[in-house]
Amino acid sequence: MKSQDDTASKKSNFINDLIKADLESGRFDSRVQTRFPPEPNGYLHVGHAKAICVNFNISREYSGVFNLRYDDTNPVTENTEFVDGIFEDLEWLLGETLQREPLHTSTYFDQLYIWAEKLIQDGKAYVDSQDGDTISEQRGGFQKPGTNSPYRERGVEENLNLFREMRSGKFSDGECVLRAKISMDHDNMNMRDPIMYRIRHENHYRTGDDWCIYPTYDWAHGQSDAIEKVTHSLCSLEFDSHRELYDWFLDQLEITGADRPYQTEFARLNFTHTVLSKRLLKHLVEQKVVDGWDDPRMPTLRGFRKRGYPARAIRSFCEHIGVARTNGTHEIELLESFVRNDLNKAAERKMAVLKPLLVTITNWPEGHVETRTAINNPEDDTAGTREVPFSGSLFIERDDFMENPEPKYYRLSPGREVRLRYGYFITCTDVIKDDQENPIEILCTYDPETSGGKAPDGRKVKATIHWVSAEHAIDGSVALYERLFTSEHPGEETGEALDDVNLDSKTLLEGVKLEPSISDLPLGSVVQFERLGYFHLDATGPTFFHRTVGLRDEWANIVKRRKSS
RNA sequence: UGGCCCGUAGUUCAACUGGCAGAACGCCUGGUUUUGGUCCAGGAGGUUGCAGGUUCAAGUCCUGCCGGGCCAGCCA
Repeated sequence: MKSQDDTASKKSNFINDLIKADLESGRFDSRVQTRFPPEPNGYLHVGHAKAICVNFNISREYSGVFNLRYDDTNPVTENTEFVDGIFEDLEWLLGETLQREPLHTSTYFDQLYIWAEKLIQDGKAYVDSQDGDTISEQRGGFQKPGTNSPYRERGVEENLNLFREMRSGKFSDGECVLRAKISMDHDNMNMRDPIMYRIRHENHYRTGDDWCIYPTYDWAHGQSDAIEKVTHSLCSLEFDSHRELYDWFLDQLEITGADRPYQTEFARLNFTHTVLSKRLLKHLVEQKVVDGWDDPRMPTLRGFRKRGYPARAIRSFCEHIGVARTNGTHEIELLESFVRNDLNKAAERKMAVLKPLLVTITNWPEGHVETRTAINNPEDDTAGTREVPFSGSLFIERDDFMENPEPKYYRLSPGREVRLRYGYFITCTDVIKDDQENPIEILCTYDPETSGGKAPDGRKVKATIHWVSAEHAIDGSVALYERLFTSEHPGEETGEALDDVNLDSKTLLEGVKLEPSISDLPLGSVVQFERLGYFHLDATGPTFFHRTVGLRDEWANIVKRRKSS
């Protein structure tokens, strides 16, 4: 999997091609500046991660500038909780502190207002005193041209006065708007006299009650880019049809040459078994399908963090997938493979038994305890070793014993010998069962010659299983997670994604048996429980782990294949 | 229905701008292994959406069709 790391950085893509061309032509005097412009009305998710990485990496690669800009033009939905959350998640993702202070579209409200007056003065904008429904009707349809507003031909002075009255608070919400005067029969609906300002008597989290009119996205965005000297304004594909308007505004303001940014769209990120729309994510939180925005099943950045995904793995993933204009859906397994790949090298190994089954070694000296040396990380020589207590009473994984073994199952079963990792070879001699015929205790003998797991006679054993000494084990809890949505493309059947919610996506395991060294683990650690997967120690409860992702599992594949054939 | 965008392995992307269609993930086989993990070697998988055209040569250029996406918020 080596190329998962190496190929990543310098992939060619159409945006890099554009930038190289701009550098060659000197279009921006050799400057490259990008930005990430989230609206602070929700938390960041993986889709945003791609946009962040694309913009950030470009600035890196061309020694340019990258800014975080809150696109805070709508006081109704935005608040500081999201502002702070976005900042925190962004720095976590990037793995570094932002070099520049975050910017805000609201900082430019004054300049935007001055420019709006200029447009009015130039006869390029007018105040429309109709209500929303009327304006909407007049916009026409896809093959039906719009009709002009009766207020479209108001004079400059009247427009100016009206606009100033709008600003001063004379009108109530919705009474009138400022519109760009372009064309009501344009093929591009966004060009049919788009709205520039609407009235909102609303407190803005930054500007307070300074304003009661707020600029729309279209009016604010390109101009904010220009004010900040952004060169490459990258956004997602659905803004394609807004580009014409973006350019139109810059034209009217005569922003040209090296000062004029241009918009380029690329495909946003989608995943199988996942929804990324703010509406749906919010629904999951509000209906308590999940335990908040940071639930480890959520595709939010804080959800991923809580689950134990390393930010570095998400970054590698984003670099790997590149940018294109093709809309598509990534397999969630690809992201998971990046997480495993990262954690395989970074995570220390521990032994933990999730579903304990008692093993008694009948020929073990009564009361005897040994200390075994275990390797912390076979992928990292510097990680060292640790001591693990071994005794005649152990827990093994319930799944590691099968009374009547299926073909190709080569873990423990009656009469069979396996290796206890770092311990001894043991052979199952007897099974003790409850009324329901469930094994509750396994009796084994051990071979004292196989200390450390090596047989001096060279005999081989098919399986090595993990274990925890019963009297030394510490108890903990583990949360196992499945996909939040059962279908690959949520809603593909019914059209409603929520119909495919997996209501059984979380399994809480109590009384999990952990090797003693886990009590020294700092909160926030992500470790590999050998043969099980990666787990994140979190403050959700005392000694509480979230399963980040399982290991690849050949046996599970065999079982699955057997079932489907 | 009008306009715009997009169709290359199962999936996501490459293919130096017209020159033998490649990679990653997934899948399969084998090797190594004290994790059924990792690692290593190999394999299957393609009529480049379809049909024409230009050319010695087309994934790449042209035309038409088909399929998917986006656009009719005082959201972004």
